[in-house]
Amino acid sequence: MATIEDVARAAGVSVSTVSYALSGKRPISVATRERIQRAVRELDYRPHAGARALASSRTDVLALVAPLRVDVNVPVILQFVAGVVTRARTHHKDVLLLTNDDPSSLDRVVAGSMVDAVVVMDIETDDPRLPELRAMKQPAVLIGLPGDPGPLSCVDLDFAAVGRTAVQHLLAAGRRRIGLVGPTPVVRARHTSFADRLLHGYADALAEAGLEPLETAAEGTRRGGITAVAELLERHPDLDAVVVHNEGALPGVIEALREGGHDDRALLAVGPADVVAALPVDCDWIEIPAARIGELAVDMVVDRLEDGRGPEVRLLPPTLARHRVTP
Amino acid sequence: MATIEDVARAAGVSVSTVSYALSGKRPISVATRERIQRAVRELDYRPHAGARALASSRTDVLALVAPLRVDVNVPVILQFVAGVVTRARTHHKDVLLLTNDDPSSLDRVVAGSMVDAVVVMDIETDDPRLPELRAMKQPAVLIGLPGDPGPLSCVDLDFAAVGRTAVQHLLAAGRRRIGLVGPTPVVRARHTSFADRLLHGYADALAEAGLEPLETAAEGTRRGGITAVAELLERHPDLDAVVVHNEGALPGVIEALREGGHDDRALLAVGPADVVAALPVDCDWIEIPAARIGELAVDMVVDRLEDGRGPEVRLLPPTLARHRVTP
DNA sequence: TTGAAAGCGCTAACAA
DNA sequence: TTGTTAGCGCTTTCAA
Repeated sequence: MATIEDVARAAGVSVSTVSYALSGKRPISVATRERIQRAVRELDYRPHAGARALASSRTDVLALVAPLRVDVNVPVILQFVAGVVTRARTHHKDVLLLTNDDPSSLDRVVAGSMVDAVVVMDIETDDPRLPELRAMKQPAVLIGLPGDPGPLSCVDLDFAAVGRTAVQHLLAAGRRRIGLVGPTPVVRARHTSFADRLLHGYADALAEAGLEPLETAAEGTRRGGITAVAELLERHPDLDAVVVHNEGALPGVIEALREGGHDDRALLAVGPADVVAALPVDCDWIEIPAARIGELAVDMVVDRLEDGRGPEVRLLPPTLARHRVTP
Repeated sequence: MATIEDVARAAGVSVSTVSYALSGKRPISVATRERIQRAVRELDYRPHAGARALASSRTDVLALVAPLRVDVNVPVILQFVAGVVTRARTHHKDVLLLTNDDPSSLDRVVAGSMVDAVVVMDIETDDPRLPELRAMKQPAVLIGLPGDPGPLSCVDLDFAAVGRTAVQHLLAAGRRRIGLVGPTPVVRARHTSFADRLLHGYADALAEAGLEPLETAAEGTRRGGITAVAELLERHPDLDAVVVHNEGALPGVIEALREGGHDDRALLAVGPADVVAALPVDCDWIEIPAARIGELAVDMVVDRLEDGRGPEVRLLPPTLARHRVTP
């Protein structure tokens, strides 16, 4: 492998000139820059990442702490990850993938200066990793919103607003007995941030209207959806609408509603675009822009890195639309 | 951050002694080892990854080149990835995630010595990345089997054997007109290695029995499955069995078969355990052990790294089982 | 069993 | 506009 010294020699300049020409951190005459670029090309020179990291204490690598669990909806995870990775590339950063099942990894990676910054997915309301994240020298962005973010940046869809918007929309449409089919029981039990927040928004909006919440969890399968609706109907036979925040359960919910004779205004789905687009019925819909949130997370963390900006919390406002089946 | 020098000072030894104590590459007296370990603990010392990489030309990082496409079945991808990441951790390696849509990444990462080895997913029969992979100094393992592996290690389920096994099983059960519902048209058109191989095995086995292949692609949706079966039936009204190698289309295929009055021996599903386990009917089943293949890939590449072993090709034999619905 | 010291390849302060 | 050079924090050879 060619080193910076090889390039310097070939171009007839000093190593520092090569370094500066490559980083653009000081002006270089056109002539020498071109000689250097030629040498780089001819020798197929690539800077040694370790050497650069050692000298500059920057690695141009982000850590992505992601759960590869099956209890959260898998395609959604992958959309977040895809958003993070593609956006990282536009900022000339690579992504080191850490899965949650090994808590010591983050420590090692962060303390060993392997990464410049950290993006953390699957945040719980009272997340056990928060102390560690706060103590790091590298900036972190959470995808989600813990109870107390402190000096950590956060970005997510405003799930409380999602819950409120959904209820208000259905109330305006004349529905009164509005159920909620939430994520799987495991996710609920973990107090995954988004589940908690949506539930609160939903319950608050109902309370304001003097109505009681009708909530249930569902496994992320067709059968889970059917069961959940059956359960809701049993407890509340006058159910006249349902908000579904569970991608996998949607098909089952739809079947159950149809069999129960409910119309296509009784369902309000919360989910990513592709999932909802595939639904076989018209319905109201609030998008979870997963890839976009992943991209934003990277933008935010890179901003902090480059502009030394402080932490911020960004909650994307939900938008409600109507999904129509394309025949 | 504490450095190795801080540790050496605190323990009253030289830096080399600390280094050797930590790597275990030369004998250290019990007494000094303990002093060093105490110092490490008290200072919370972590070696600087860049410095280590520079001095030793090892990074303990693997590159995982993975497509984050939606046209391949997403949960399956994530199972591969999970297998790779968890197994990497047991070998004390981290994983740098590269997505396919940026072909220059691999170059940069490999030439910049950011990784010790590379695992590549989503291999096509005549994959355009092969020349580059062959030219790297780092060992590579392909998950899949290109037409000409050369000096590259490969690991995958033996999809040709899957096709053959499926056909032979159905023939033995008295079926004669055996259809194949393959992956999405995009995947087929790319000549993704596994799709090609399964198709060949299937067609060969039929040819040996003097029968013709009845093949079609399907979108990975319920609707895709319904359409695919309809199409097969239209072209071959005497269809009496179908091999499905398309997770997303399975529910639709099942519906279509049931409506067509076919029994539960008419379907042979090829897919990962969790997908098949969720199917609402009994059927024959060949597993795609995605996580296991990911783990094997890492084992193989680590073997080459540590034992200097040469490349090898491992094709896992398929096993056929019966999936039964648990009521 | 331990230590001294020469790099590894780069960045950036300092000097010209 | 360019060059010299001192590190960055490790590993590993050579020497004791």
